[in-house]
Amino acid sequence: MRLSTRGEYASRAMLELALRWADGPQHIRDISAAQDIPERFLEQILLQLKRAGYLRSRKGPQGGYRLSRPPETISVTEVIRVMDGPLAPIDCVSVTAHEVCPKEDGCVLKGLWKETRDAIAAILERTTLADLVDRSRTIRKAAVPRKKGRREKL
Amino acid sequence: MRLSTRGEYASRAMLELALRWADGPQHIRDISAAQDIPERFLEQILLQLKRAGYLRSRKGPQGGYRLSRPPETISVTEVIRVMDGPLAPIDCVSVTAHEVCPKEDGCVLKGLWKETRDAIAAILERTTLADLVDRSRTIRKAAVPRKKGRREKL
DNA sequence: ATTTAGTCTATTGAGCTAGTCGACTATTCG
DNA sequence: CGAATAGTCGACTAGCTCAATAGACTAAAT
Repeated sequence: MRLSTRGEYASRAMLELALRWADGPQHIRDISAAQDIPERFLEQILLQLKRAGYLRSRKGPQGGYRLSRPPETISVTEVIRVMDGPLAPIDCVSVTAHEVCPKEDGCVLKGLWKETRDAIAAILERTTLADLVDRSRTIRKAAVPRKKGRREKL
Repeated sequence: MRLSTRGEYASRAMLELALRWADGPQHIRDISAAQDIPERFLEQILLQLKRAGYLRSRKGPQGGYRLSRPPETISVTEVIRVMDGPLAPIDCVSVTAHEVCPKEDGCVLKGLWKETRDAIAAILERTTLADLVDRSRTIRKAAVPRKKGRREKL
């Protein structure tokens, strides 16, 4: 029941881009350094996210990557689905990769996997990059006076 | 976010053994046929479950495998953990395979993975093989009169 | 004691995943 | 222009897991 490394790296990279959303395009190198991700590997991941429409890029000096939509509109589910495909633990309960179940009696387990899938999806779908940014800011300013009434999630 | 084939086969095999709990040891061949699992592969899986203490085996004619504890006392989590190791999506939030998180700011994601892990664990820990057997019986007798007041889960 | 029917152990190959490399292309700036 | 910068692309490698195979071993029945 594992998230792939690609999925984890992609989430971290997208979070980094969300944190710097206001600062324009970010270089692969900087994202790589900030989130401790192998640079050439990150390259592939960002490219894949770009092809899926979540990132825009610009070449040359002052180039880099940026989110193609505001952080409020991108959920963690979407990111993971791009990298890892369907997030169901098993194909027969996937909403994106259905497959007919040949066994009938084995399918009492199907109900269980479906429950699991729904529980995961519920959490990851309602969490956007903007939520993560909020939480991140809240954590960093932990011991400081207080700020506003953020963090409605968690 | 995927369950391995081993994990799925193991769950199916354990369910099969729970269904036939009252009938004594079951041959690998029969479990394999009933659940449509490659026989030689299943052999390895059952062996692994045996070494972990969930199964007992008996050789020779009238031999086979049986659960070493009653179905009520074995949760699906346990089975999956034997096959796939920790069920956390990522190591830093695993209860069985802790790992210190080198990044501090990346760890806003840690909270999210932890939420996910807990949601999965909550479902799979409270579901025992006996629960699955109950559900399975309920499904098979679907259109038949009625039986008793089972199935408190789901 | 022999046959039968099963478990156990080691090995192998195919396919996938993480990570690397080098050549290419677009953009900026001197 | 042309050199430097930074993203793009395709191919490649190492290591792991899934799945399957083969052969040795062991207990029970007769």
